[in-house]
Amino acid sequence: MNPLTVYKKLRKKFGPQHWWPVSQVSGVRGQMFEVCVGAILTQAAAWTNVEKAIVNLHRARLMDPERIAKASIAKLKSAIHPAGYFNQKAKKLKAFVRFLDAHGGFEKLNKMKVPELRETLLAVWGIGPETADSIILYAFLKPIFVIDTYTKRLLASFDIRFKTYDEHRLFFENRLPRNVKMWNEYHALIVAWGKNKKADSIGSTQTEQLSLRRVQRQ
DNA sequence: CTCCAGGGGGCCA
DNA sequence: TGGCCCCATGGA
Repeated sequence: MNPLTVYKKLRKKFGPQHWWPVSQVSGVRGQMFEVCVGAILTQAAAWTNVEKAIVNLHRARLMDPERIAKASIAKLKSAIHPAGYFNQKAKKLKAFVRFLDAHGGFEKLNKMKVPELRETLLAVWGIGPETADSIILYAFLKPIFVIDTYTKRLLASFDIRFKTYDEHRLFFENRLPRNVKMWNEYHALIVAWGKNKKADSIGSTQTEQLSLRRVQRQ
């Protein structure tokens, strides 16, 4: 299994994915923040629901670290309600803006190298490996390969299985050119592949193999 | 009706 | 560490 070859085939089949969609409202820092908010809200949630929550946050003037820090937990919950798990996610957003303030904001965090930034993010309550890596890749535009359940299924379709998140991540990072734009697009394409495969109607590893070969042929 | 999304924390052996 | 359970909405 050559990750670069699979990438090219996925790109040919599914085309540009346009991740990460952000509202063009408030400059680079605002966009970075919105990506972080989206990364937290999309945990085990459909992106269509996350979009509604993001619209609500803008309308409530809450798409801003200081506004979220000052907002009541009730107001925050009602804004993000459509994204689900709103009790947990309201706390997570509060924890994240507290973290941002404690670390001097995006400018200061941006000076960190990827390993330090990753450790720092993982220390925040509510941020696990995938959310941390999504923030590093899509908000900070630094090179890290995001792993999700679809990525594991993709590897599994080649009978490649690892125990830990980082083993999956390093499998790709060690076999691909260190290219942020490509890693950005690759993760989005894998999600597109996963959704397409599900639309085909699925389940077993065999079906997943057939589904991927179908992609490779085209 | 069931299933499950662009996960993560807590608990317990 | 590894396995479970919990969190919750909304589209298919």
